[in-house]
Amino acid sequence: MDPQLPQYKKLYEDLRKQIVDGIFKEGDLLPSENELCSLYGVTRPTVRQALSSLVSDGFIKKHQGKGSIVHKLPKGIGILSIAGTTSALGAKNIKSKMLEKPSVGQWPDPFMFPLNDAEKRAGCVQLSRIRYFNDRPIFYDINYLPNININRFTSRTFENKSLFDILRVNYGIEIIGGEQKLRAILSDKKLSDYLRLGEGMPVLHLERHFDTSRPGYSIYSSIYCNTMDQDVYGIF
Amino acid sequence: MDPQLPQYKKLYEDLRKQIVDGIFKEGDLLPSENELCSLYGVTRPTVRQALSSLVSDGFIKKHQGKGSIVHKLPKGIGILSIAGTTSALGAKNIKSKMLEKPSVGQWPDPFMFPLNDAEKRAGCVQLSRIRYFNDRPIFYDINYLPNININRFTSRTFENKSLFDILRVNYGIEIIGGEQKLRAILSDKKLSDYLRLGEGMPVLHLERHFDTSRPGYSIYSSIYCNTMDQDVYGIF
DNA sequence: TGACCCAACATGTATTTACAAGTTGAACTT
DNA sequence: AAGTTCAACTTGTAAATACATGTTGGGTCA
Repeated sequence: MDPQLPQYKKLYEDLRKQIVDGIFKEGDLLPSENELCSLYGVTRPTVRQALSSLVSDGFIKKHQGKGSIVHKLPKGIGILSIAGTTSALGAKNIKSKMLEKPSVGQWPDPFMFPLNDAEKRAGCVQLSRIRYFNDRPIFYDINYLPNININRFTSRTFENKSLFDILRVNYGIEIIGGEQKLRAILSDKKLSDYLRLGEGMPVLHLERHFDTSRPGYSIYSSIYCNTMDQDVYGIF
Repeated sequence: MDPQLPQYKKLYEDLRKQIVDGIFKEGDLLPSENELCSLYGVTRPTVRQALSSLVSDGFIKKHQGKGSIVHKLPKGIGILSIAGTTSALGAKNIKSKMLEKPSVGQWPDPFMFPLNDAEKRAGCVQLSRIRYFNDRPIFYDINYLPNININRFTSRTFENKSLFDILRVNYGIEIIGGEQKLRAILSDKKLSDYLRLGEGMPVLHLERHFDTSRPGYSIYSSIYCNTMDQDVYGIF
């Protein structure tokens, strides 16, 4: 990929891939930190930086005196962490359908998070879609992007593509963190229609605020999740 | 407290306290890493280790070239992170009531997480309680502790005390991480009674598995949360 | 006055070195 | 043979250093 990627990130991606691909299985011991140093030609702090990311993403656990043990891959939907929804279940089981053509408009008022003046002035692009796992609708989400330097965005197509991937590839915008609010709600008519649920069924509602690598540029999502068949999973 | 606490943890606790106490306010710039080095007589890697914990706990954000900016204190209930529920709202607004005397018994079957043989053999101590914020019931939780080397546990009293604090002070057990599953459910008769909700209202259900500093010793919680008035908050 | 440049300072990445502390298993002692 | 000790290996903590990269504001030059 990018040859300018920091070494610890390359090591992180490499080890993560080997875990996801099953080369390292649940319960396996990773090579020791010193072995990884030799294998990848880096020093121990660099290795530890990569391993600590794997820990916080839930891929391994470290035990002093023993080593780094591969954690079981999460069974549920890992939406609570930054990695997004595709990491756990595998992108191949996911399909998404846009509900309407993305369009520029005003922010809803009131909005779920406070907006600064620049964001308010610019207005926002709004994208709503339904995401399916194994052909069952699990997510209905509405995404709000400030209309700042994202020309030709509305004309792009998002079917079965990751919004974050498009932002990263086409605009160099990376998600670096965020905050979220959770609550349980009852499905109304629209929700029960979109998620193929009865009315008055329990739905998990997430409101998320993403920070990006572009200073001052934030992305917002309101996500409704059917948790009847599939839990939402996270580590801490 | 403990004079053997690692330096980076002392610095973390010190800065965290200053943020919670309002000495550093939202939007303030923390002293730069080099200034903190001088102030606390440690080196930059140590300072950075402390700051990175503050970042992952959502207290600050770092900006290359600018500094570390104090984040707003979360408004909702910060149960998604390890810090627990008391950090955001302040312990003074929280009361808890035990529902029955803790007692030793068998694990429920099926159980929300897989148990190993030692845990199954030992049986478990079960504690259920309701937690109130501003005299309104928000949480109903059931906690399961393996009955291994926790003598005289059932006779202690937990009213208005943190379970984790008791474990730490009396048994030297610290929570070091864990995993959780989330879903939205409808309140049944018991839940609506405990949480003062109507039946068929939406409730957030968390199932949590805590790892502790005692090897092989895990704690489990099933938490039902009324999110009608108060969101659950998290960062990522 | 306005645009540009750049020095000063912030955090990010990386190396090297050292010692502390937990775990394991083999060798030794009884 | 069983229990103990200890050496070797693991991760944890910490220091000192160097350079890269992003931000800011003041000074310079047109």
